Amino acid sequence: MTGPRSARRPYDSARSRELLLAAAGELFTEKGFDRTTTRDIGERAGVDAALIARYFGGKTQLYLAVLRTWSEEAVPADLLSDGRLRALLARADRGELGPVLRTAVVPHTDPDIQDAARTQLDARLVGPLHDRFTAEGRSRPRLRAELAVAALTGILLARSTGALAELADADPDELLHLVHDLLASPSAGDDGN
Amino acid sequence: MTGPRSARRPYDSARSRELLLAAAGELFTEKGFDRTTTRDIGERAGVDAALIARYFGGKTQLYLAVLRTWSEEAVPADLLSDGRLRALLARADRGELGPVLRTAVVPHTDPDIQDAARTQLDARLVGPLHDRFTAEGRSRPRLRAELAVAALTGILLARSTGALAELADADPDELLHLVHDLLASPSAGDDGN
DNA sequence: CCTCGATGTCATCATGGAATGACATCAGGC
DNA sequence: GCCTGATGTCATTCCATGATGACATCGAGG
Repeated sequence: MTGPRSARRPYDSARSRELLLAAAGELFTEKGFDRTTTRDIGERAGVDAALIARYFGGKTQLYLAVLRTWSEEAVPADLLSDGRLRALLARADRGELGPVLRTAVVPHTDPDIQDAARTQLDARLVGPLHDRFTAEGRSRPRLRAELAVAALTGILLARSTGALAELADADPDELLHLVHDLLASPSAGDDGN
Repeated sequence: MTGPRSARRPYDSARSRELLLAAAGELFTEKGFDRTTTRDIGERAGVDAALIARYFGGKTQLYLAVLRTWSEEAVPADLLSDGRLRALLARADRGELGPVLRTAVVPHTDPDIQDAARTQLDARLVGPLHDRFTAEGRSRPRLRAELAVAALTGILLARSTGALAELADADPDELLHLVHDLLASPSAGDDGN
C-alpha cells in the first residue's frame, strides 16, 4: 500500500480534483450521468462531494471535464485497423468509453453536454472512419462511418451492460474477429451506388 | 372527431388505463424511464397521474405493463429478411422500440425491469436470429445473434436520437440496404471455426 | 507564533418527483 | 330518490438530490 498514514492527508487541491475526475469517470460509465449522484462520486473518490461544486462548478461541468480528459489522447489514424479496434475494445471493457458512446444512443437533456459529447464522438470515431472510407472510395462515406460507429456503440455498450450474456462473456479475440467481419467487410453488396 | 362532448367523459377505468399505457409508452421511448415523470405521463394521457398508482401500482409496474403490451405482437420468423428488417426500422422510427432496445445498452436499476426487458429482447430479436444462424450452420450462432442485435440496437437508437446527423436523416431504403449488408453478410471471413 | 488564504467538512436549503390518503363525483341497486 | 362502491381529483407527505454557505483546519509568509 502507498502508506499507512491515510488517516490524514495533507491538503492538496490538485489531488482532490484528480480523484473526483477519476471517480466521476468510472461512475458515469457505470451508471450514466443521471443516475450517479454527486454523493456517490464524492464517496468513491474519498473526497467531500461539496468540492465538486468548488472545483468544477457543478455536476454538469464535472461531466464536461471528464469528456475533456478523454480528448487528450492521440487520435486514431485508422479505427478499423486490427490494433486500433483491439485497443478500443480493451478501453470499453475497462469502462472508459461509456460517457462518449452513450451519447450516440441516449440523448442528454443538457444541450451543452450533448454538444460536447457529440463533438467527441465525431472527432474520435466518426471522423477517422469517414476518412478511411473516403480514401477507399466507398459510396456515402459519412453515412457508412456513422453506421459503423452506431453499430460499434451498440456492441460495446451491450457487452458492458451484460444484457446479452454470450456477448458479455465472449473472448475479446473472438469478438474482435466477428466485429471486424461485421464492420470492415468491403464485401457484401457494395455496388458503389 | 369522436365527439364534441370532450368536456366531460363518463367514468371509464379501462379507457383511463389504456390512455396511461399509451402515453407512458411514448414517453418512455422518447426520454427513457428515469426522465419521464408520472406527472408527464398523466398530462399526456389527459388523466390524473394518481391513477397510475391505482391502476398499475406505480411507475415501475406501469413500465412492465408497457413491455407486456409489446410482447403481444407476432414473433418475427426471420429477423433479417428484407420485409422484417424494414418493418423493424419503421417501428423504431415511430419510436415504438425504445424501452426494449435501450435495455441492451443501458442497464436499469430495478432488477425486475431489467429482467423483463431482457426477456423481451431475447424472445423478440435474439432468439429468432439465433434460430436462423443455427439453421444456416454458422459458427457461434448465439454470439452472432447477440452481436447482430447489439449492432442493430446501436443503429436504431442512434438514428432516433439524432446524435449522428446523416444516420438520422438517411432514407430508410438506403439505410436498409447498408444495414442488411452489415448484418446479413455471410461473406467475410466466416471460416466456420 | 500569528495571520490569512487555501482547502476541507458539515449542516442546511430548495427542488422535484413518486406515492398516499382524504375528499368529490359518478352510476347502478333498492 | 337514496346508498354504496367505483372512479376521478386534489393536497400533502416523504425522500433523494444538487447546491450553497458557515465553519474548521491546514500551512506558508511575515
